[in-house]
Amino acid sequence: MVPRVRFAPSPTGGLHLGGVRTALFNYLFTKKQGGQFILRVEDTDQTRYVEGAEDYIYDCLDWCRIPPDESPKKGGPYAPYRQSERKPQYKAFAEKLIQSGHAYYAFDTPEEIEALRQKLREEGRDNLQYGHQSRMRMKNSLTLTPEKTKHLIEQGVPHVVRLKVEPAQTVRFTDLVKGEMEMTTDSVDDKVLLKADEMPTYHLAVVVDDHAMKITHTFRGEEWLPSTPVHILLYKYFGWENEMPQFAHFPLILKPDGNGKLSKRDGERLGFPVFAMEWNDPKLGKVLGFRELGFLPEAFVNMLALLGWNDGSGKEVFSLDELVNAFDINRVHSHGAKFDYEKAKWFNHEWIKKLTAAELMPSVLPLYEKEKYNVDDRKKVEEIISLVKERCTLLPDFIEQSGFFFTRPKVQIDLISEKWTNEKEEFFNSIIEKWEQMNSWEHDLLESSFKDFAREQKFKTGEVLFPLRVLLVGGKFGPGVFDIARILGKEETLGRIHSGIRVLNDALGE
RNA sequence: GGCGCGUUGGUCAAGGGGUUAAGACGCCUCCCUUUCACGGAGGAAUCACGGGUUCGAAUCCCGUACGUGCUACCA
Repeated sequence: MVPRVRFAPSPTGGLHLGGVRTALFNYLFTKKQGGQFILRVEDTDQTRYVEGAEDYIYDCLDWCRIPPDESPKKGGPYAPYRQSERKPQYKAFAEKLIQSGHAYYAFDTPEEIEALRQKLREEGRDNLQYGHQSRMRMKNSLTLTPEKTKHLIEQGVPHVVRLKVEPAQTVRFTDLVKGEMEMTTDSVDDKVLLKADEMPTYHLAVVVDDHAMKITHTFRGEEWLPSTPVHILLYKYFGWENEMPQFAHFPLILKPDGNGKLSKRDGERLGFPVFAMEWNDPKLGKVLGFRELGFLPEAFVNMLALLGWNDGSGKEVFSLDELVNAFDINRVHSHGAKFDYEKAKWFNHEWIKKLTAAELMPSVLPLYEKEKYNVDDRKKVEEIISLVKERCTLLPDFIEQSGFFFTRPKVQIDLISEKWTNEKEEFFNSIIEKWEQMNSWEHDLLESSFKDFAREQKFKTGEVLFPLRVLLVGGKFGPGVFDIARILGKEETLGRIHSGIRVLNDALGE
């Protein structure tokens, strides 16, 4: 059977780490078996709908290279893919449940429910729920006469539909991640299925949709584990028991500093991104994402996949294809993991090293352009990228590590001024002359001429090589000095040495 | 409070009755490179605790502690 899985976020904001990982695990699972990856937008809470959130989801999946096969935008054979568009059906299904005696109308106002809780608290009950213990004391179609119920509905009195959960039933299922599960219905309340606005709650909607869309595997975060019995009951009451999907609940991604699952606000507090991409939140304001901070999608996806899963071999760097191939849902952990930003950066570093300069070009070029560097000579840009990439962890590091190739840097003369001597100045003046006369300009020649001359002048190589670096680069960093000189070209190299000496003399002259 | 899930180094983790308890990140020392980085060699865990079961337990069972999730007309 070819799997059909769905990623079902609600459009309430930017996608954060946990959401993207759920999407990724779904994708990896289904693609390994040649199945479909479906995006379903769960927009049943009209009060929480956020403009732009749906587009953000598409962009995010695209950036991660895990686009859905079916989605609200793309369509597909099981439309609609937006729950709000299925609204009439939910009501029909809710009514079906009422007819079969598995659900009922409830007219209680929020205030009345609060009063119930208060009463239960006073009675010392530990279960403060609207459920089998308390429903017969409330205002619903179980306690009201059919006539009265009908009347209230016709009058347009606001009401909801609640699932009538029978107590003392054992619900068993196999969770692909957690293993064999067994729970009783004693502690589950009479969940609202249909809200007063006739929109379904999550519980009704997932079941109806997963069934309608022929979803074979329902994967979601661990926070849904306790309500899975409700969903199973629903499948049973609808008579869909034999078409029930398999469940798996993924472990939570936890805050690095200890308590609770990672939330959208933690990024700012702890200094790392939680969103995949920039998100302009109505409440939080503009928040940068992994993408804007200079993460490659390859690294982001790789890092996410290893948060709660590994293939057991110790291998950590995986391409998307490799992940698809290696992924095994049985190896997904059943416990949460604290997010480690340092490790996330390590993955990015690994990917920058792993990709070729040509592959990196599309990511780096825009950064150079933003700095107004002259990037006309693409061959040269590629060379620069390949020369500095191993010292770049995040994409913006390329500016810091290679900016001196494009603009003449301000030389940190204090690095060399202390040991600067007349002999050294003479040495560099002679080097300028020597190199001036060379008719070819390549690495080995530059190196040998420099080192030979240093030896001639009784310098240890380092005594003059280090100053040369600082003169060309501006500071003590960067790739091999002669590679730098080579790429800089004769004119610029000699110019930098020349002006460097002058600056040095000016500084020491006083 | 009730119910569920979990617990191997600071973090991510392998390992599922007999191992010197892998590996990675981060940290520290050294080597290489007369820069930084890369690369290389090292350093740091009695597997939450207490009881069992067993010749033998990180591995199985029970309890405790701790963590975490759910307990909304939010998902």
